[in-house]
Amino acid sequence: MINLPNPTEAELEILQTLWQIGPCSVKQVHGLLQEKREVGYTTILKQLQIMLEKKLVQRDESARIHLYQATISEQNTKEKLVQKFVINTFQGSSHQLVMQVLGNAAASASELEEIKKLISQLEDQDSTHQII
Amino acid sequence: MINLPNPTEAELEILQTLWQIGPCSVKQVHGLLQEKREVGYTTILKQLQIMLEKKLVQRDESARIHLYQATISEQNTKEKLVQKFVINTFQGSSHQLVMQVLGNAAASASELEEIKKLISQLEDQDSTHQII
DNA sequence: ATTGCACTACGAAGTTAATCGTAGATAAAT
DNA sequence: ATTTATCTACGATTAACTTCGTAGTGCAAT
Repeated sequence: MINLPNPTEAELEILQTLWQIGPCSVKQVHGLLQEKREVGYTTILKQLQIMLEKKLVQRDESARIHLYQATISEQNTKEKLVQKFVINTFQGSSHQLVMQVLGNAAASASELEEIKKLISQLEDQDSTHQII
Repeated sequence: MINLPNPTEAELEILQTLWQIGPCSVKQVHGLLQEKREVGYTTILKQLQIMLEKKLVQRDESARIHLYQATISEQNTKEKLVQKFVINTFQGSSHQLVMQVLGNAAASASELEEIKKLISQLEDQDSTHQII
């Protein structure tokens, strides 16, 4: 359980595609990102090499075309990113963040329903485990 | 309605104190931040000067001791930061972010209550304005 | 008036991120 | 076997952030 530093923006962008499609070549990653924005092939290659050093990804070198895959989980990574963001921007108050987001983004009715369900679940937990 | 670039981490830290206590001197800002972490006086001074250039703050130079205040609003700034964060981390799905946060942070009962109220309000709006 | 203090201005250094070009190596195609 | 295409490796560059030291300026206190 070693704690890796948070990925940067460019790294996160690459991780997202790795999470999405699993182990893949530089070419594949570049192909997908290229659809979103103009970016050089070697830029992605270099990033992946750096990420390898940082142990954000691992690679299979058995073939000439190396295959990369994420070593950190999507869930865990996002948790940490959210945590840091909440601290920086909302002084640690995740509740404030939620209020801000809900008030802002016009969530669809079904999304709101989903959130309500989750809240109910959480409330049930509270009444049993009673954290506070 | 000019669009300023998002503040950096260090800048945001300073903005938070400006939002909190209003127009104040370098010394005051430094004093507050110093309580949280070790930081040099001229570091804060320089930051404020840079932020002045970037128009993130304005200052009153009428007295020898300059008084700085934020030119951008807390609400608006945080909205933009959240927006960017959601795009980078959750591919634009603020709903995903909320689910993540709620599932993660053990929100207190009263906080959940507050969130539920907000959701009810939003649902009422939906049924009247009907955005979707 | 001189000294000392508090404040501002400015420059410079250290870091990290992000990007890409060039070169070298390996395989494929002719 | 040459040539061509495809990959990887590596270095270099650029820009942004963050930090702080030094110097200068003006006010205040003796």
